[in-house]
Amino acid sequence: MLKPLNPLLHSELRLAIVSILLGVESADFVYLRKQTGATAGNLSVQLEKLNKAGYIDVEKGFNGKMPRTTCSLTELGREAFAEYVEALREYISPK
Amino acid sequence: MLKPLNPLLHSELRLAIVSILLGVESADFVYLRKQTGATAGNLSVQLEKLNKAGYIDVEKGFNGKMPRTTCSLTELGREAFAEYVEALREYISPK
DNA sequence: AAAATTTGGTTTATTTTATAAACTTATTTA
DNA sequence: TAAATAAGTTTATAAAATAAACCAAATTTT
Repeated sequence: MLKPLNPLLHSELRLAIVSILLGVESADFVYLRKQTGATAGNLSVQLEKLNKAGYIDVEKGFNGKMPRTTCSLTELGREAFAEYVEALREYISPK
Repeated sequence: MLKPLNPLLHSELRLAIVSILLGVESADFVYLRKQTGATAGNLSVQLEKLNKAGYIDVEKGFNGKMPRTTCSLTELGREAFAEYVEALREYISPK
């Protein structure tokens, strides 16, 4: 039987976020917004979900007086992603 | 930039259905239900969506006097799946 | 042979999710 | 100094997934 797909990762935007974070030390809100093309609202919501799940760290600081949100993948997030990909392969690899 | 993921295929159950159909000539409702573990209602709804999109053919006939729904992947469905997988690889392949 | 249960579904309702729209606070720019 | 832009958050809406309820026919149980 096919393995279930972690619903937190099986979402286009959240998957994109994690995928991007996988390749960098950290990325800020603006960068993620540009790379994903998401609206600010949607990005904000999805970052919060990933953060609540412990998949990413979110640091809210300031660049002068402008807010600056920096995100990075946690070890848990990295593991969850690896498992998700493994499960997904069962769906997409030719049998 | 990451390619968008076909929302019709980016759904756990619909992806499972297509994945299963990819490996067989055809499969009936009962078989799909067992393989996916989905409820009948959910399966019914998702099959209809895939059918409306032209991704699968659905034949409703009888096995003796019991209803029998047989599904098979169309060429369009096969192509859509291939494109979906290609897009997905950008998200899950290490850069 | 009724009554109850199972089979193979569909339809409708509910919950969850994703997305968009509106808003806030601060910063430039004209 | 008014208008536009930046960086977000919060709230509202639309869309999706899922579950619950239902139906008709067949099978099994009593």
